[in-house]
Amino acid sequence: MEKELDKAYDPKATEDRIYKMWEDGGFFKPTSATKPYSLNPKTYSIHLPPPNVTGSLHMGHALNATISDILIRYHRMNGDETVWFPGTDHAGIATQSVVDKQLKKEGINRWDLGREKFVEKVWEWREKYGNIIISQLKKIGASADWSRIRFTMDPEYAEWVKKVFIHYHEKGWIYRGKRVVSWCTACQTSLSDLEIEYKEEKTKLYYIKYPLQGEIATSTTEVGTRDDNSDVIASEEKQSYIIVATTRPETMLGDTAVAVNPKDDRYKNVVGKKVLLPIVGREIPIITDEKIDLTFGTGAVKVTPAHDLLDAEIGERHKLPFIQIINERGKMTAEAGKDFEGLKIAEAREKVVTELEKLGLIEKIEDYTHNLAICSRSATPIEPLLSDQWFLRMSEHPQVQSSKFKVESSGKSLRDSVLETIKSGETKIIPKNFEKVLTSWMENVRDWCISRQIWWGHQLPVFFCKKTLEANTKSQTLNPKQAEDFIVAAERPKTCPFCENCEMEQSQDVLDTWFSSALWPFAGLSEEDQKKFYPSSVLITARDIINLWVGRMIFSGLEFKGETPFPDVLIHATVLTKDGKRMSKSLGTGIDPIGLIEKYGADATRFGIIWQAMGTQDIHWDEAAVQAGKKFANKLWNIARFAQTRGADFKSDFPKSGLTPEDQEILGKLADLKKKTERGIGAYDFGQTIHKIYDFVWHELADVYIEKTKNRTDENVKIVLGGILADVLKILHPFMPFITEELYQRLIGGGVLITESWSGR
RNA sequence: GCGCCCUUAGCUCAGUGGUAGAGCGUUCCAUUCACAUUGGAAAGGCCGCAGGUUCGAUCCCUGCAGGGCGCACCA
Repeated sequence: MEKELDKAYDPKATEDRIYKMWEDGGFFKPTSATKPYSLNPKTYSIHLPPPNVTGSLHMGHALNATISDILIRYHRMNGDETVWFPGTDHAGIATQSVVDKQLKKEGINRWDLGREKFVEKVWEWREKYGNIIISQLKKIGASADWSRIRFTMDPEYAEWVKKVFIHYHEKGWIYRGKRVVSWCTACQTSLSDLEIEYKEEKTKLYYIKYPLQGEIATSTTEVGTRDDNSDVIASEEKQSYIIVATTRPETMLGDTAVAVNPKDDRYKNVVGKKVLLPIVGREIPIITDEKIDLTFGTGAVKVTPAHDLLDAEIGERHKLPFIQIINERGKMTAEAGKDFEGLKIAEAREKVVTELEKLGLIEKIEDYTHNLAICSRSATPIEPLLSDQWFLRMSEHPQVQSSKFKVESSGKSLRDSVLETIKSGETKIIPKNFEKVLTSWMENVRDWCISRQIWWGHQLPVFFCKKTLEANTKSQTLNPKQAEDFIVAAERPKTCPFCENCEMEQSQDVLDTWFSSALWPFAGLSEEDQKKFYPSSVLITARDIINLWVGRMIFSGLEFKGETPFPDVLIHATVLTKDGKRMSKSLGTGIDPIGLIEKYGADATRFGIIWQAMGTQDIHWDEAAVQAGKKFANKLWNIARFAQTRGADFKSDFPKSGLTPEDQEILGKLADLKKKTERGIGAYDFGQTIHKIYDFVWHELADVYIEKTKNRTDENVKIVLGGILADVLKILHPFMPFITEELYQRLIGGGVLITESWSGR
């Protein structure tokens, strides 16, 4: 402790040693043997947004972790019973595709392996690589309680997932249905709306003539002579046509209607008539639907209920047949016709166009740019597909049946429970303008498709009668009555309640990853922790998962714990490149926080991140801020070195008399800094706060006070200088924990800074 | 189409109803001093544009332009 400080601060010689000291000392746990807490401690807790097991630390994590760690350390020092719950997410599709890729390198695919072996491989992969990000979070100084680490597929966590599924099912909020869902042909699974991204694509818009059938076909004069419809209804010789525009001509093989807007005068005469679907030779009706946009294309739309989400809606409304012409792997089915069966979508498109051209039924082809829906994981175009899926009701008020799982239910729909907790202010989103992101999504929310046809994840706690399944497979179509031959249960039933002599088969589907992530604020926590630390104090996250995750945690918390999971949701900035571009590994625009830590130290990296984190503004990343952090660390170090050589007194109370004007001035400014820091942390204004601390330390303490008092040797200056420095270490500790702890150990000692009282002396 | 955010020094960003601020960069000066990872100083701004409110607007209001983002559409 009396050993003189080196000339410069060396983070490499300090950080790992200090971190180990904290961890070995058990200081990350909510209570510490070295620190008696007050009789009625407040609790303070944060749940780490569980990173994917595929992940490694990026700037977003670094920002999130730094903010969380500041709050955690600040509250811990203030004597609150504080805990930061860490963990990782199994991240269904993301992890599965990583392992898929690895297997591909070995020349095998997951179907070669079979489900059981494949899942084993994923577990192996997770054991090996799944905690990289955890060790990286430690590097940055995250003081999370690693003894409480969870994984979204831990056994206790899985129990919660099952309980929740069963509970919703018993309430009648989970249902199974054959629906058109967004399907990824590469991942071979359904996706939710939120897993879809859009990419601009240049394509063609094909105008196809569908021959009108019946009487109208001959009354060309009436239809054809009107100016306003001459370009949408064509007549040649004795045949009239209705013209539809499409970017996907191959789907015409599955058309079961043509739809126009009921207000569209151009088609008044043909509504209710039929057209003959070219190539296929099927007669399909011309119907009206409000959802059709009069201004797009010709105003007439081909309706393919089995392969388009809007068309499916129209199809259901008008009770049209659903003809599936594309299968799960993106190939044409037998229903598409002999000539097309087995073709890829692109091949089928080409062939359909060629055929139509031969028949003279292509009116024109235009260049067209639109947003193509792609899978956010594989970037494969989304194929809307008819398939059996499980849904969680979001907005309706179904009758509540008795639930074996005893919870006080609000009786509100999941959607309404979120809207109300936001509206009442029980759950605050900070900054407030992000509330609208959540509420406007919720207001229009559709039922959540929670089933995925992948292998890595929580299998649905659903068991089918094997005999029924076999019968269904044979008949190809699902008999709705037979579809009910399943039960929802936590364990496989001993006897099948339907046929009484089969071993029931568990559903092959797994749950959407977010179904389990939604339970993060309580699932997998011990009973005691749930009692003590639910709700947590604040959720800290990025805005891109407000709907994907935050909203779902809120309704899960309200439904299962009867209370919002967190009164505050802090939406932090997104870290962009200096030019405001998205940071991305593939574009080479990413910044590696671990690289920064190695180059400048963890404290400097934290400083640099927080220095730039002002309000809601996205961060245009500037490494200069980290360099400033390194210089600042060194400045602090040298202030300490100066204090040490001048025999500063770090422990005595500030003298009440005999203070010079400059003593009084600096002490006044210190008191002001404490107040502002408390206020700043309370208001989540971290950037502002670190700027103020920086200004005080560098420009008030070093440049002014130390320069002015250099020649003084009285006792007061030793006490004032030492006391100010001791306080600065405390004030700064949540932001720059390593250097402050090191200086505390070297100069003051008698404890650990991490649990020192922040404000008292 | 609907909604949200941004526009201030060369760059990245704070800020306030009444002489405009920081970090980095630039220029000049200093240097056996706790720190060259330093100290002192300087240059550099119609605070996006146009109206309005006001004694007074960079700040409040309206409109416009440019940039970013979210949602919807995308036949």
